[in-house]
Amino acid sequence: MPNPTTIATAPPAAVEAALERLGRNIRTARLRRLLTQAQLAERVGVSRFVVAGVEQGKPSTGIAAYVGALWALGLLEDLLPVADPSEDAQGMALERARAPKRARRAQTLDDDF
Amino acid sequence: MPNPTTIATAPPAAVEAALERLGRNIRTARLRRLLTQAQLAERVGVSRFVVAGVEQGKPSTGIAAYVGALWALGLLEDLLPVADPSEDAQGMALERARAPKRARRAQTLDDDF
DNA sequence: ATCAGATGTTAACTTCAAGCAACATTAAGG
DNA sequence: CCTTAATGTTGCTTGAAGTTAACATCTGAT
Repeated sequence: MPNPTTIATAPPAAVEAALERLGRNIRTARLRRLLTQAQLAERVGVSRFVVAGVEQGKPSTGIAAYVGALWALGLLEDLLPVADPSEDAQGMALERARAPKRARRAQTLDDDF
Repeated sequence: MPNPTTIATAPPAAVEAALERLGRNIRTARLRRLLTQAQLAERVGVSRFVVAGVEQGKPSTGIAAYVGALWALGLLEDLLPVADPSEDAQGMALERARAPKRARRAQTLDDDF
């Protein structure tokens, strides 16, 4: 991240908190499964330092490491409801209360319910 | 990522699919809110290319960009249940059926329910 | 059909993340 | 205790992520 003015260096408090929580959750799940950081790292395909970073909620770590960890722990399905369009009450409300406006509705029509 | 043997370059199919889905969901949420990639990028504090990457589910993009996007869209709470220890049935079962073994139970006892 | 704006694409450049290795620290078990 | 293993820490190196900019393409509206 070239420009030091980035979200990864100083995220909003809410984002930071969410990442820390996610990291702790992943750590707990790993410990329950009696895996070491190194073992989990091997399954994920990264070094143990990356797993350590994930468990600390390091913001600049690639999302693949996080999702990979969830996958290796059998928790990938937890990701499905995240930002799920059919659960986005706020977004659906906006959509209803509007005549089709701008912003390229587009190409891959991806309202997959 | 120095060593080209990484999860970010060629993730397992399941991981890749999960990321693509997450990206599409974020895109849908953005469009419903009538935001352009550039506008969302500004809120998140990254360039529009990073947002584009997020919407494509690019594995190597930092997790902060993903979580930052969720935050900017008011969808951060969707992240709370992910890997939540109190929902990890598999992990809890393992925990129950075991005498305390190895793997450093540890320091910050983080069974926060 | 035309126009303006949004998004995709490419390229060059800069900076940091991830790999690796060695050592320190902590904790679990006997 | 004392040993062994897991995790934290540090420094170095290198490759990739992110930035900017210019251009191409597609979209929606007039």
